[in-house]
Amino acid sequence: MNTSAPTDRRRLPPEERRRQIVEGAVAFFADVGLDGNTRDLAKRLGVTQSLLFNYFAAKSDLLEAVYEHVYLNRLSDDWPALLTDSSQPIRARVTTFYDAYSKLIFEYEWMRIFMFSGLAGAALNRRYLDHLGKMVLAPLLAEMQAAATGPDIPQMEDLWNLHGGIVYIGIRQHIYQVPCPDDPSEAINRAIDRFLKAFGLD
Amino acid sequence: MNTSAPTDRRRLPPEERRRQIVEGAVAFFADVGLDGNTRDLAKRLGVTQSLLFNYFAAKSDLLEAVYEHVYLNRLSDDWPALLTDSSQPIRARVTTFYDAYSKLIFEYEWMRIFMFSGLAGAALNRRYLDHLGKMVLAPLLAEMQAAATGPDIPQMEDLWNLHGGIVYIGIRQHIYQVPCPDDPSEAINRAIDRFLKAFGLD
DNA sequence: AACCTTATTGATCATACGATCAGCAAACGC
DNA sequence: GCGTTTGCTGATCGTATGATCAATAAGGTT
Repeated sequence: MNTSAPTDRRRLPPEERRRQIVEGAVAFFADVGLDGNTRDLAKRLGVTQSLLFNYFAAKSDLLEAVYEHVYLNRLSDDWPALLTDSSQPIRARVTTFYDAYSKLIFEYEWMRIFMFSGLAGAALNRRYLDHLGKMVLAPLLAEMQAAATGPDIPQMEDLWNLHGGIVYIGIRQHIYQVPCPDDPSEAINRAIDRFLKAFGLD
Repeated sequence: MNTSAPTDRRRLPPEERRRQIVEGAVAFFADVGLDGNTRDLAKRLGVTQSLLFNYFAAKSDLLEAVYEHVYLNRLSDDWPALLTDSSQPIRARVTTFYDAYSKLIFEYEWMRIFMFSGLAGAALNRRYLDHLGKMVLAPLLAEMQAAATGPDIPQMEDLWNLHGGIVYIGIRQHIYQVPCPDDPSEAINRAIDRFLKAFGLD
């Protein structure tokens, strides 16, 4: 039987406490939304509400840290290279990418905080999607257009459609919380196959 | 020059006032989210905050009315019949459906309130998607499976993928507010074509 | 024009929430 | 064991918000 207090021991080193608060805040705000209140968050962390303001001057600063923690390293710099690596067939590149990408974003906290901040009008989301379009979808589009053999040539909007159909799995799972496949990779691969087939890229 | 007060005239018939409040509330909550406060809403309507509580006992009742106003008649009962109407080729049925459906849902207020209530965990969203799956996608799937000529047969998850890719256009437009095609019907039709082609349904 | 009904208002209450700060006590050095 | 540092708490402030209610005045009836 575990008799010790399970989570917190008082008087942590500032760095560690700060990390604990940010991680707890990510989980908390992902659950209840970005205007969840600081008292409930403190209760969940097992600390007093005033402690939060010892580490963050204002709630908005805490939210900044939450954004940073969630957005950081979500877009790998390796992906443009992966997607234009002509030593691999296009199908392998796309499936490899979406296999990795979906593992990164099909995550409760990311999905929900991204959606909450999007609804709040955060510029971060627009920058993220702009970056995704330029760094991932645009190179992929160029590869596909060069390799297309069918009468029809893929357009940028077609790639957004492929992307959206995949992302929508995560939305169903974490936003609407309706029944979803446990492992989405089969559905993703089938979607990619249909896409490539339509442009003679298989 | 218009000198009269632009929006409201005092002492409206209750029915009319109620309608005005609900419609204003739909627009307001779509903008700022479901925990927008009643004072701002009242200001926007040009009435006092206390008036709102004359028509709705609590804010939650007003939100109920907002849900009802937004969700009502969003799913037409005609669609199952349209999608199984064997006098039309499948392609025509699907494009007709998504043409009509996208016009209904690619709307600022619907998109955002659906997303806000989904994030809030509202059962309404799950019921809506369940209903959509059973009344629209399931019949469509049966039609497609019966007509499929290719080696591969469409699965339910494939249809959710088609659906999600289309819906994602509206999410980009109204949630993330990134640049989108003015008229999404071309992108939608191309997505449908790719889908049908993959299963030899074209 | 006087009257009556009731839609609407302004003042107000209780609570919730972000933020502040003086004081306590846990860890560490001596 | 004692003192110093500082991570942490409890009490508190000002404001925001949902909700209430007596008082007011708009609009129809006579």
